[in-house]
Amino acid sequence: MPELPEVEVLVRALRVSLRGKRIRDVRVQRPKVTRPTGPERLREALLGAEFLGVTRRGKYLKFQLRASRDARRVWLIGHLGMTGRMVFRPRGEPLPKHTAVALVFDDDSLVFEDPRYFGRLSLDTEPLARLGPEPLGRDFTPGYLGDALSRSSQPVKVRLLDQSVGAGVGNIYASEALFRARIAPDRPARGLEPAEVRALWRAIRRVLREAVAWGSTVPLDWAGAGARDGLFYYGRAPGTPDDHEERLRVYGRAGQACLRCGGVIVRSVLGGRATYSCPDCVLGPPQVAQGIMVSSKSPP
DNA sequence: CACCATGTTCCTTG
DNA sequence: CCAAGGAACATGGT
Repeated sequence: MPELPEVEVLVRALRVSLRGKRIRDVRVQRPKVTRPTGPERLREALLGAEFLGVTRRGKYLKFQLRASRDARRVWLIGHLGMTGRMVFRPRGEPLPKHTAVALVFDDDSLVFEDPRYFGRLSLDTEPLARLGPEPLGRDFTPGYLGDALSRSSQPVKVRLLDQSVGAGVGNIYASEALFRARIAPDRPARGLEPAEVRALWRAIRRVLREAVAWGSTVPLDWAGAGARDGLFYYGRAPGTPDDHEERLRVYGRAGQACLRCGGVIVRSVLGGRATYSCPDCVLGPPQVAQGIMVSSKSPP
């Protein structure tokens, strides 16, 4: 489920559902996802603790709790990896197949399930320190973005996946933002013109904000047990009651017609990750020919 | 069987 | 020391 918008939507739901709940049991089915804390320390810190709030930082979930013994504040840090989900299940029901950790309350449990077990649930806050600014926050300015892109010859799309540039931008929305900004994903990051940086800045914020807004309109379904939770974008399950139209403009649409110019969306690989773009409606790398700036393509 | 998948970290190479 | 590239992690879907 996991990029900034999906985590944000989840956090908004959990914030309401978890407030005031007290942890009665901690069932760790996959010890590795609690690294580096470990199951014993995690259990010891969480037993009896009460949820105070839930926030997001990049793709990380931050659960604030109050310990039962000394009333000290505890940060529980979650990350969904590639395939993580968090759903409520009635207490006493069998846990889903790929449950990593279950936090058991009086009446139900919060189940962190993750088939690939790339996710994390731990007390380790250290990864948060390496994150760049929130793309939807005040510190993420065009000037900042230009600076963050200016010291690398890597493809701009690869740079966008670096969480120290903008925390929470992932593989899907990196392609989406570049498409919106009409910038070719393989352009060297340091080669963008200031106007392009600004267009990219706007596009990043726009695609993320739109995704959060759309996701938030989808009713969350915590039924579990084969039912879908209604979250989110591509990979809609057949039969899922979702009346929203396809919201991704390029991601996963290789070979299909570009929604903007009718050209063909192409898939490439940058930094080892699938990348989608429309070569026909990209404004195209400025080229210097005999001292005269020319554009390789004209906009449709 | 082959290939692909929303992410992060670690190791190697230059 | 740093930047960049690739493997590893583990499982499921097509």
